[in-house]
Amino acid sequence: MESNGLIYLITHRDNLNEAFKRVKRNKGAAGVDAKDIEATRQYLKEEGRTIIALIQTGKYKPSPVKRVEIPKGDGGKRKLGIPTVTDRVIQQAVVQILTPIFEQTFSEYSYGFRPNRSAHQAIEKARAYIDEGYHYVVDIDLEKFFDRVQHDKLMSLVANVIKDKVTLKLIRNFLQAGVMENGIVSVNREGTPQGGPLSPLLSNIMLTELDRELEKRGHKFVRYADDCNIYVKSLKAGERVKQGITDFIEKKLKLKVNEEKSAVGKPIARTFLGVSFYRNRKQTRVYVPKKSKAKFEAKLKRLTNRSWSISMEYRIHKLNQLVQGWFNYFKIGDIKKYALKIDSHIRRRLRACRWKEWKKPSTKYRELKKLGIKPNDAWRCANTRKGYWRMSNNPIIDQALNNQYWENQRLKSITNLIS
DNA sequence: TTATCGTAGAC
RNA sequence: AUUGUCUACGAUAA
Repeated sequence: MESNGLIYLITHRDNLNEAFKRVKRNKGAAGVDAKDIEATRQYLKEEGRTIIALIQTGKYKPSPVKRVEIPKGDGGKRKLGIPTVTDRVIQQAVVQILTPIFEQTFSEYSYGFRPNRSAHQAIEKARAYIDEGYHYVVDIDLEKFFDRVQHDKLMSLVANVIKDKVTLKLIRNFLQAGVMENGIVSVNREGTPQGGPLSPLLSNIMLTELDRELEKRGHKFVRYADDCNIYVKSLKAGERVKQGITDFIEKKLKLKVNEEKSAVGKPIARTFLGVSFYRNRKQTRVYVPKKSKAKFEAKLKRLTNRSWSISMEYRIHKLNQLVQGWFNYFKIGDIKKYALKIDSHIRRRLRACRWKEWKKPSTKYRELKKLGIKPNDAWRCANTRKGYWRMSNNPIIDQALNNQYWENQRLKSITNLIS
């Protein structure tokens, strides 16, 4: 491909449309220009051609990102950098073109932020390593990885693969867009914004360097984003590997290892992607640690809480989804027994709810009719005991509830608009 | 094939 | 109250 072809692929109509659709689907908030997705659609209709021309000549300057802090699970805060909707679309367009190119250069042991790869596969790989006799794990965690990426180092890695100067310039401009905090724009010499569609790809480009080094040294490892686990046969080997890799990361990649979160130990003592491992006589198995279970049970409580002001049917619908989603994620683990326990637990709670709300079929009948269910169906449903708390719903009712839900959402957005 | 919803992991 | 991105999976509707 000739060296200037790439930017035209990126700014191609179809690619940009595809990118816009993706950004819209995520329903994200506005950036510093306060333009939401609808407003941006208008804006792009009018200014699109100019912007494309600016991009193609390497003169496009992205807006700074909006600083938002969200609480993390462990009490800390996560600093997000939210680009303008326009910039998210452009970044998305870049990602769509660059991903297939860089995919070919990535390591087979890297699982985070990549198409057709999931946390499950990473967990399964780790489990296999332990099964093979690597009974110790070196867990390496990078400190504020996204905030510390060195621009020059990163750009040189990108330039190894991408030869198009204009595209390189565009990426660099995104890295240097700056941050808007309390109305003041500050420049950033390092880091890539958490919240930009481009950031995950850049993180993988950066850390592929680490993958290559680990492969070169012949280590058994799995990497998910900045969470890197190396499996070894003894504690002593683990300590040695940890030291060696820490040196490599800090000297060659110019990144910092988080000493507090990194450690060498038995897999059972550590959690990886929300699960832990233990060995029985024959094999290594995956289990769900208490912390994840507690999180799930908290959600369960919230949904079965009597003070929730939503209809019973809808509540069941939600519960069904919760259980299904959760079970699905942890089906790789040894949680069958736990799932069964949960199931009976839910049924018990739902039965308790039922008596409070719909003791009489006639009440339920009225309720169902209000949802727009045909009298015949409503009557049948109101009179079947099972229908009250069954985990999978009657499709007719499901549909009606769905409609009601959307009607509620619509009303809510209107009232938000007025007040 | 395209939308809507949900769960989980990561930053 | 405010709240971004990536990925995988599941359910539903045309």
